[in-house]
Amino acid sequence: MKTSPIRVLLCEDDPNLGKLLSDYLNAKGFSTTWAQDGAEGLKLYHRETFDFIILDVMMPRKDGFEVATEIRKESKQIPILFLSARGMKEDTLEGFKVGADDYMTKPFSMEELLVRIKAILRRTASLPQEGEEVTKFNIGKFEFDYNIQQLSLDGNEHRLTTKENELLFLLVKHKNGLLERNHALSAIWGDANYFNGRSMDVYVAKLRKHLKEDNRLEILNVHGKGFKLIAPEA
Amino acid sequence: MKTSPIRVLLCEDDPNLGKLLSDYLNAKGFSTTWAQDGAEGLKLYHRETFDFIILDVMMPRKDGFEVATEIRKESKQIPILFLSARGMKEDTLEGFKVGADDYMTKPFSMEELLVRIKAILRRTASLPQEGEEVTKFNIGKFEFDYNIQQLSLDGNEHRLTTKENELLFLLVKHKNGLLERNHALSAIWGDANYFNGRSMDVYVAKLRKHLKEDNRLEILNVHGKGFKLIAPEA
DNA sequence: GGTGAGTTGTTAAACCTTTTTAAAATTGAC
DNA sequence: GTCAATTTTAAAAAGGTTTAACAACTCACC
Repeated sequence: MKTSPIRVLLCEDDPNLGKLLSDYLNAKGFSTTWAQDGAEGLKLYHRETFDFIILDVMMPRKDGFEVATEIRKESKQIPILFLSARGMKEDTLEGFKVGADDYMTKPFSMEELLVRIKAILRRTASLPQEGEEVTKFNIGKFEFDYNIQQLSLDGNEHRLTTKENELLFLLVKHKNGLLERNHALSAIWGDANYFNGRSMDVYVAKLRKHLKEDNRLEILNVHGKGFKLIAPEA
Repeated sequence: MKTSPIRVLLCEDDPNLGKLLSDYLNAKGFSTTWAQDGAEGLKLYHRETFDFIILDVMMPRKDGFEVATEIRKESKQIPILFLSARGMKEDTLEGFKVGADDYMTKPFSMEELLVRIKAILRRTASLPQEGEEVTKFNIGKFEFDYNIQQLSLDGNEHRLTTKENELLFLLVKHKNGLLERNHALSAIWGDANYFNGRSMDVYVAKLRKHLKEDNRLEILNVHGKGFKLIAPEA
């Protein structure tokens, strides 16, 4: 769960709209980086860490679909929202095909953009939710309560540290599926550098120790990609 | 990861559209329950278990926003998508305010509805992600579980590495038929260059070693074309 | 049938990633 | 400020993937 501002990469070649959107998002508490074409956007994506990507479809040098395709080769998890030109509604299906989370057709209101971004971030656990959310999970024989950072086995309660808790939460959210290294690193550590990676590995080891009471549970490594929590379906 | 069909609750008072949508979704592999007004929808929500909610905004007895508000009191997690009448775009913000995941304005194409549902389900991990289908196979005496990267023989479990797993998965998918070199290379390595080809050959050798416990099994080379996993039909 | 270019099989080493343990640094409660 | 808990850094060992080297094979051509 992030407390620091959400880092948005905005790729938009229209200078007016780009300025307008990035100012608006920054005013709403995001930290927006604005790229003026697809190639620049992709370069920024590789150089920095982001939590959300907004892509205009029509852009010089590389269009939004190409950029999304490249990004999706590296991360299936980072949210992508497309903005497309007026009357280009036909491209919607193409947008979702290359892995979009949402697709908006101009003209749109900035308020709508904002609520759509928030709706997606709510799903990816990058935004704190309002109200009491269901944060209890069954993991094999364990019960995991994210809110109170607790892992219980047969009424036997065990406190998790913050990092253990966050990491287990992400693993559980991706149960039996891949949790990408970089996704976890940017969600928990905020930055996917070498040392944070080592740190995360230490926490994976800690969690493995905690979970080994139930031998159906396993945190598998997917070489060069991330981790996979193997757990029987509830 | 679900194996059973996704259970959709569709609340739509227009009988034509309701029938059309529920037939379409069922044809696409969902299990759709259709409620003709908001109150009925809410009743069904409480009586049964669903994986996805589609709500028309304007409905008799209880409108979509009211239904969503009620549902969100109980679950912040179940995905909700709104359908709203033509020209009612202003209500979009209201929809997201009551906790929507998406909001579509009529007229919309059914294909777009489908891809939007899938985009949301991908995020909630209720849909198999690309590359992680739910899959267990019998290969001769072996049981191969792609999800957990495991090859078992008489209860004897053996973990496969990611690359072994991916390659065996492709071979099994083409059991007794040709798996083309270039297809496998681009699917697993992303690029069909010389070195990746050599790498794949190494993994073919590894898999041959793993599988040789059952001498009916064989990975044949088809010169210049690819490989063929020979296995008795289950 | 023989030759040679290209393809495949196999093993081992090199290279890079991950695992684990332990020590150092930092944080937070009192 | 002190102490205990947590997190990060470090480093060695283990594991996974690719590269390299060479042997064996296949196929087209003679």
